[in-house]
Amino acid sequence: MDAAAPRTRIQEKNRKAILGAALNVFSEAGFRGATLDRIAAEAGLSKPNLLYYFPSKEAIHVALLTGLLDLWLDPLRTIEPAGDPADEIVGYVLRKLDMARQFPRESKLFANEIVQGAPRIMDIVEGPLKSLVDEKAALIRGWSAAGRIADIDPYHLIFSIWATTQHYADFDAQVHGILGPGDGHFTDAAQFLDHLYRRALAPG
Amino acid sequence: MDAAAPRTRIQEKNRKAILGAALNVFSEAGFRGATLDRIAAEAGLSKPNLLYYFPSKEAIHVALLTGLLDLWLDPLRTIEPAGDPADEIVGYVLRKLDMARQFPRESKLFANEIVQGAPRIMDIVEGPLKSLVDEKAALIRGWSAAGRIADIDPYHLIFSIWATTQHYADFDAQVHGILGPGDGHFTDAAQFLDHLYRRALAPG
Amino acid sequence: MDAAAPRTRIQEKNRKAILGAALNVFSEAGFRGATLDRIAAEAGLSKPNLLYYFPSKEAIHVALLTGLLDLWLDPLRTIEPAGDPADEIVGYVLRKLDMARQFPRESKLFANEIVQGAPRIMDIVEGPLKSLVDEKAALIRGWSAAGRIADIDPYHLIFSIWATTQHYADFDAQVHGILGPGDGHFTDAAQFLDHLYRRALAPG
Amino acid sequence: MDAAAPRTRIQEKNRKAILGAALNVFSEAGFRGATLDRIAAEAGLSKPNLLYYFPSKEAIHVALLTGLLDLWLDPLRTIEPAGDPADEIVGYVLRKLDMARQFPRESKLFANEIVQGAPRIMDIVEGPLKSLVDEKAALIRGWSAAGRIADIDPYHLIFSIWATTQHYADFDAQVHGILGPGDGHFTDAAQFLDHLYRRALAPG
DNA sequence: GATGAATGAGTCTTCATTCAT
DNA sequence: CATGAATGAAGACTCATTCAT
Repeated sequence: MDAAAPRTRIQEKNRKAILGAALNVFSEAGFRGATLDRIAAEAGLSKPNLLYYFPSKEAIHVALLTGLLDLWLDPLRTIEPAGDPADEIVGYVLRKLDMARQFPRESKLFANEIVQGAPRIMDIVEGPLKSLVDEKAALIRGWSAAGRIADIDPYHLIFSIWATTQHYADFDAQVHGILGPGDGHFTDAAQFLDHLYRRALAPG
Repeated sequence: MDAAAPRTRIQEKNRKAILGAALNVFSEAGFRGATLDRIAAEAGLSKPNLLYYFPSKEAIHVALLTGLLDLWLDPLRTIEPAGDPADEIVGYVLRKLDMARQFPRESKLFANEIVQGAPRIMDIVEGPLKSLVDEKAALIRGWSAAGRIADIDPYHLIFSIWATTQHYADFDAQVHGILGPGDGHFTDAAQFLDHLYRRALAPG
Repeated sequence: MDAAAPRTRIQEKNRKAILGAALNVFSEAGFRGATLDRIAAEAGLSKPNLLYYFPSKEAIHVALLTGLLDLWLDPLRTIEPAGDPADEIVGYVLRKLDMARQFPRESKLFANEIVQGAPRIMDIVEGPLKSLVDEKAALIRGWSAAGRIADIDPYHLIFSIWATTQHYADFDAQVHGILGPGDGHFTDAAQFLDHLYRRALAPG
Repeated sequence: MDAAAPRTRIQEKNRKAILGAALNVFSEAGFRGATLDRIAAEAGLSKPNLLYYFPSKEAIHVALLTGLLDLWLDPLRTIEPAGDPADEIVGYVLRKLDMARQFPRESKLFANEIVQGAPRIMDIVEGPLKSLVDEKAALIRGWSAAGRIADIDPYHLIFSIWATTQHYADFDAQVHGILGPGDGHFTDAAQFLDHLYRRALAPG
């Protein structure tokens, strides 16, 4: 049902093992720093067997990114015109923050790719991502115009939400270097961001 | 003996040429993606000559990061106990945003390093950076306690400032993919962030 | 047990499909350049199934060469002691030229093999082929001795016939590069070769 | 003075060693069958050092082919309008035959390339080679028209000369398989070809 | 100071062949 | 008969680093 439908059990199992291992390795080392050797080892396969399932290193990377795209965009999609504007937006912030806690590898995968110019997903950025952002920006702008939230730039609002939430996944090395280990700080972060955006959005 | 003690003019000139070239290459391609060949070519030196000035690729990278540290931390240092709290903090935000515009390569250099776990500068993060942040966090907490700004977590405030400002440098590929080319959006970003933090900091 | 003893219909059909595909691939890419993947794909079989019918890549190649040997040597066999010497030989030339037009892949297959030192068919060259050539050379020498054709070296005559006719198949890339596409030049070639050999053979 | 002028002694020496080794290997095994390992070993260099002098396997092959082009076309160039037509052409035949004896590897190198469709030198075939052949064909056609030689197709004459002479280099495995070892047969071949072309060219 | 030359250790990828079913 | 899965060996090419001058 996906791009290239895997048929047998073993294929599905191995494809998942590969993508799981690749997520570990790519998110940690970036595309260039990742090696098929490491991915194969983590997936419990031989390197040629890896290339039996995916034609190239790049194909694995692309399959990973496109496969995670929905997961990545879903929180934004859930902003509903029908809800209370501030609640909708703050809800989005908190869902996004929760994703940074639950899926830090996925976040880093995208971060790595985008920091280096998004060479392999620029078409996604300029296509589906831009469309979705445009749509939600229009919605938010409508709320602003209707006086239901403050008059703010919806694009930079969205950028700031991405930045502030993914920060805890992408730059966790720095966060932990300053705050110490563990992820108790996610609670404080949630409280802080709630405050930050509630205030920013309050009308008037 | 580190960045100190360059002897001749030509040595100093070449070290600067190398670090300049390395900034280009490392910020664009990351540590693994960068090659000494490219750095040497951009610096106008031969590869062995490069390694006459720096013992290894990693040494260049570390020299670059440590050499840029002051530039990187200066904006935070300028937060003064004597000033108006909100003005001090918002001023910091805008200075940081301005740095993202003027020094995007430097920002990406740190982003690349930290995304991948900061393997080469963890001691800086846990040392000088943490100290500075702790100091400023104490100052901000003091302002909160005195009722001069809202009661917020100073660490997450600082993280959010880093995130929202550096976002425009580190993830510029995405920003441009959505907003189009040019850097006119920095003006809008400044206005948005001014709003965001003024409101967040207002006492009460 | 070699080419003999195919049992079922389907076996025979698959063997033919494999040899047909192998002819395409080997003649175009040479032994080293050919891959079992390509042969299997062109034959409409899976790779392991291919190796069910032939034990190895080399076995396919050898089966192909030996299977085509008769086709390849038939024109020479048709030189008859009873006929008119010049007509017999020129007839051979034209039949050989016609084969170059009709069976260029077969010609290239042998050409590829022989250019690289005939590692897999040297026994055929030194055995059946040499015997046949010796026989026909003796015949031609007899004609020379009897004054029925000019006094020429029969071996080099045969070599020259092979060379001039197979040239249009083996080096067609060059022929087409100089004369342009199409195969209208076979008519001119026939006329030229008729002239060349008629004159060479004329007694006196 | 050639394509990429080598500067130092050692460069010139190593480039020559590489091209010499490559000539051996490529002419014997073809492009696909040749390995950098073998070329490096025969040149007395390490494989990476080989790639210090030439950027890729293909670059070595192309350098070889283009470097030998002049040697390859020179015999044809020496056909002079001023000379006796039959002498000029038969002289060309014998020079070409002599080259097949002296430079069999060079001949096989081109043969291998052209048999597989001339993928790397088609532009040479359709450019300089075609031009030269067109020029000489016009000259020969003029001699025919003037009645100084027989009325024959000059293009197919040239093809036949290439075919009959290069045959002794390109297909030497077969020639030796039939005639036995040694290269005494070149004398007989010369005599045969002299007869063949003298007769073919005689006017009337 | 500077560079041409050289290399060991990877790194991705191909491919004939084998295994298991 | 047939195929999905797996792999060992090789092959082209890269790159940080070292050597010699």
